[in-house]
Amino acid sequence: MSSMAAMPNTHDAGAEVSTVWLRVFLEVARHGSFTVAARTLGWTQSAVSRQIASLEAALDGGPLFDRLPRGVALTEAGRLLVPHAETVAAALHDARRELGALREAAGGRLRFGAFATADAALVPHALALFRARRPRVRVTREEGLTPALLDQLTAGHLDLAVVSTTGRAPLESYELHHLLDEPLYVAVPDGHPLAAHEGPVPLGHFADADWISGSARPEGTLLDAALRQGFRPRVAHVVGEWTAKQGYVAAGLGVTLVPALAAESVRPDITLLRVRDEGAPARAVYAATVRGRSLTPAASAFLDAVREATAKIPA
Amino acid sequence: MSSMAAMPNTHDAGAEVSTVWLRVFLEVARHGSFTVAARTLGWTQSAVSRQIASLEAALDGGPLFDRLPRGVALTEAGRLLVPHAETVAAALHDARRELGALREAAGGRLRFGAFATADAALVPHALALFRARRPRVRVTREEGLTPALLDQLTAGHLDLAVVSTTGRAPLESYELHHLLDEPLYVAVPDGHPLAAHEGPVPLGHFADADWISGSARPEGTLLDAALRQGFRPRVAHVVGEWTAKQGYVAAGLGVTLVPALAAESVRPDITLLRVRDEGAPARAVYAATVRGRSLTPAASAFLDAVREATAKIPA
DNA sequence: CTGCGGAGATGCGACAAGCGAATGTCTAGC
DNA sequence: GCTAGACATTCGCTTGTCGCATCTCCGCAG
Repeated sequence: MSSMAAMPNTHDAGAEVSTVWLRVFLEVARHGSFTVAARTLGWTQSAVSRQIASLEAALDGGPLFDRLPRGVALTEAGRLLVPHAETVAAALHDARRELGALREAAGGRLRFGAFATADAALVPHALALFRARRPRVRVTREEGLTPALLDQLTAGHLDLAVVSTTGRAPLESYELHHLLDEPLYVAVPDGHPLAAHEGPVPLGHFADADWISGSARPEGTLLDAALRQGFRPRVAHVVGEWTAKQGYVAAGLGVTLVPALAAESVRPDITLLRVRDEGAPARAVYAATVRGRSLTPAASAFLDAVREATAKIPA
Repeated sequence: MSSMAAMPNTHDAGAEVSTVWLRVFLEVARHGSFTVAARTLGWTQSAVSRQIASLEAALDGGPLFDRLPRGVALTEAGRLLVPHAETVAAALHDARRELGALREAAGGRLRFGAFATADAALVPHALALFRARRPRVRVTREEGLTPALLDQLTAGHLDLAVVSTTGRAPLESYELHHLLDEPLYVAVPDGHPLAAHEGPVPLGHFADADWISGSARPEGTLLDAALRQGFRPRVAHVVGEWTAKQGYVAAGLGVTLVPALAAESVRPDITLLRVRDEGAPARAVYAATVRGRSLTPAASAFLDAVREATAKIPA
């Protein structure tokens, strides 16, 4: 019993107002009766009585209703409160509605991107899983190289991107969910001198080969691995399309690098030689999202699907 | 264990939203931190954390904030909610402000009316009591006959009216707080034949007298009492002002009725003769308010003052 | 004038919400 | 790796609010 008297909250003018009280207030004002309002709201009359009493005490503006023998009637203060209570109710209703619409739009939508070879097996499997679980989600897919996909992520045009890294430091502003480290293969035509090579072959063996690549410069592509092995590959033909690349290789015009994800889908007259990992790992594949930005439910579900699909793919 | 399973409120999308949660939400949004917002609001961090969690659960629109290592940041849903939360806060603030203003205006104001002779002693006494207790209340006074005062009450221009009834049935729509039943006196000049009459004199003794009255017709005035005694008084002079009336009487031009409330303030050369109550009571004085309309605090205090003043007046 | 019925107020017991304090988890920075 | 900062979680307790039953007040009908 010390001096901490804490001032009992008798007649506290700053008391908080419950939205429940306001809803009840409006209902009572509409019907002019506590009892009817109580029935409408599914409560008892005593509850409504105390709700209004609480509201009157909290607002400290005197009675809001005159208690009459046949019901109640708004006082001047009550009439003054009505429009504000309606404003509050409308604001809450609008907020709920708009949040629902947002949830519908964001939760019912998945925008993801992936680099080309991920589309060979990983993405289709993941997408099949995802569609089975979230059939109503509208999915949009974008194809592109890793840097472009990350830009799209930052710009908010994508929810998630399946990206690869050739060993460079991943950017700090992304959340990278590691999926797998994929080994590389060199695709050579049947009959190539090294076609019968046993076990992983060092990439340096192809330092003098003609290369088929999607880009004239190796930087930023799979051929970056060649640079790390100490030689600059000679790009004999720039071919973007994977099927076309295979054609060039099969015709003996050169060799090309094939990531593991695409290894399953090579034509039979081509031999894949596993590249020996020397030093840096071949290539890591991630599902990237923006760090600190919450995932939509759809993106979260797709991330799960991608992980499960990854587990099904032979590493 | 019947079918009334009542669906436990897990994940109830229709849950109510507390205004406290919204206030906390805005504070967190402003500062970008639960901890800072908690300090600002005088709560603990854990409280704020649960407030936001409750709000997110109630709105069911996903997280409102992304939890980052250095604080929090609004999500899309959170950004969407901000203006609505501000609308609610503003509406509540406005309501409080306007109610305060109303309270200030209504609580600091007293509008009352009284009939003329009540101003002789009753109203001044009551007003003195009231002003001593509520010195800051602005008082406006209106003078008028009972019917006019009642009309002003109904129209909302008066908070309270001191009215009299000559025996007619009081209207149902007013709350009549009985103050006193006042006897009537007949004012006669010194030397009048009946001036020395012992005890109450029947009004019929003045059936042939010349009357001084405020109105040519007796209906609705004090002279209504004469009608109830079975004679129609001859109004010789129509004089409204009380002082002037006394002059007329002193000059021997006629007699006039004086209600008890004005009995104290007659000039010395006039004699008052108590009228004998025969049948209906002379006149009742009430403080009238509108039935079913709540009294302002000032009106309530003034009503008390009038009652106390009544007790001090000799009946 | 005396019950009767309808309307709001209130006491009571029970349950749920919400608080503070202490503790756990995660991340960044040294 | 350790410390510091920030949010989440658990625990015990206070406070608020419900339903139920009851009370009071008022108008109405017999």
